[in-house]
Amino acid sequence: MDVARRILVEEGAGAVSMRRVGDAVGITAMAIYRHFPNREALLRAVADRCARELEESWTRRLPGGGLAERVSVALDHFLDFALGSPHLYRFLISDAWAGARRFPEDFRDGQGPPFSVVSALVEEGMRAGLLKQDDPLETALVVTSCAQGLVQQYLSGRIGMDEPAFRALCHRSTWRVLAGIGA
Amino acid sequence: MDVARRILVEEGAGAVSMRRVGDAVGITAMAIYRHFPNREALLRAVADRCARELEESWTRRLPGGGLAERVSVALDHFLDFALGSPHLYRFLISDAWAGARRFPEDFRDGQGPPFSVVSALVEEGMRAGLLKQDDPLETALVVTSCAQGLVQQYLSGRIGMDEPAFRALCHRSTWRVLAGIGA
DNA sequence: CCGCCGCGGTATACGCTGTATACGTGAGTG
DNA sequence: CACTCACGTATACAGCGTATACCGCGGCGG
Repeated sequence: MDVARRILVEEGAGAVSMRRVGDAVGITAMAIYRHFPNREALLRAVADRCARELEESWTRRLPGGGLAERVSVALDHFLDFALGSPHLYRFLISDAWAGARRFPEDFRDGQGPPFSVVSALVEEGMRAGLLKQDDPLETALVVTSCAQGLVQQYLSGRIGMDEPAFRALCHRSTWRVLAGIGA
Repeated sequence: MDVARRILVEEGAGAVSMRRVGDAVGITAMAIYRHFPNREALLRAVADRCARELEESWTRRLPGGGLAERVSVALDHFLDFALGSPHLYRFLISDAWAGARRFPEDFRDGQGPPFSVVSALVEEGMRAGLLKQDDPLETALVVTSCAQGLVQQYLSGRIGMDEPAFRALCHRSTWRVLAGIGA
């Protein structure tokens, strides 16, 4: 439901009420139940579509260039999404969502951006000798978790920076993880 | 309000309704408004108290031993809280909460566990030559963000592991950050 | 002592929510 | 023509936060 999607993206899942969606499409709230068994299923359908679109847009144009630059661009893509559509990000990534992909089994075959992108980059880095030989999945998880943790804190208002400064912080932090903070 | 706190810890903030809290303490829902201006203030009061208690319990007994072991114990303390009281964790850490501490200004003076604990450990590690000389605050942020990102994913059901396995994963991941994943 | 006033509590009501139930209505089909 | 089924409406119910009006009691000034 495009209307539900618009409200979710603009105002968050909490703002998606059956009556409001119904009004916006010109039917009563109860008519929605002819198409979705309940509100949660409606939201899940929106989530599924958004996730698919996101997946497509993430895998469509993988950046070229050196490995470091591709990591940077992948991070920017992730930040574009997280900071550009924070409500959708929270709903897709941060909220519990039945049927969401799980680590590690659902990622073993390389599905699920942004994880698959990072995972591929990590494996490439290991082959190229830029990263230590290690479990590629868990190594990729460290990189993505750090970025997700930072975004979570930023979206919760715990990082007192404007967006450009926060983006720079994310790049510095990712770089620290890759380069290692140990002496 | 102890009752509100119990419900929040056991079932999450969404389960804390004015009527339910009132029933539990033997008054009507409206009587609560003699003590708190609205539901949000009630929840915030609960959050404040929990945060203070948590702070106290975190700074009370700092572990001894070598630096690596203290990092490990601090991580375990954090995981004890996050996995033992997931609803409270979400409410305190993950949800937007007006008046929450912000990075970096509210942490410059070392306030706010668990960050202050990690920050102190990081500074100590830099003095001891175990960590690269770097911005201590941002370095500590990398460590905490990674753990927070992992916990967020686990609590959202995105890590298909039982709790012991996940705790081990967190330790491995933290170790990877400290040791560096780069060659 | 009397009256008053404010504090804590109750009762009721309003608008909002998701959704169960009953009904209607038009298109397609035997 | 009648039946069915998909789609929509109308109504109702329980629950939510909370605004408003009322009420009893304890303390305090005149």
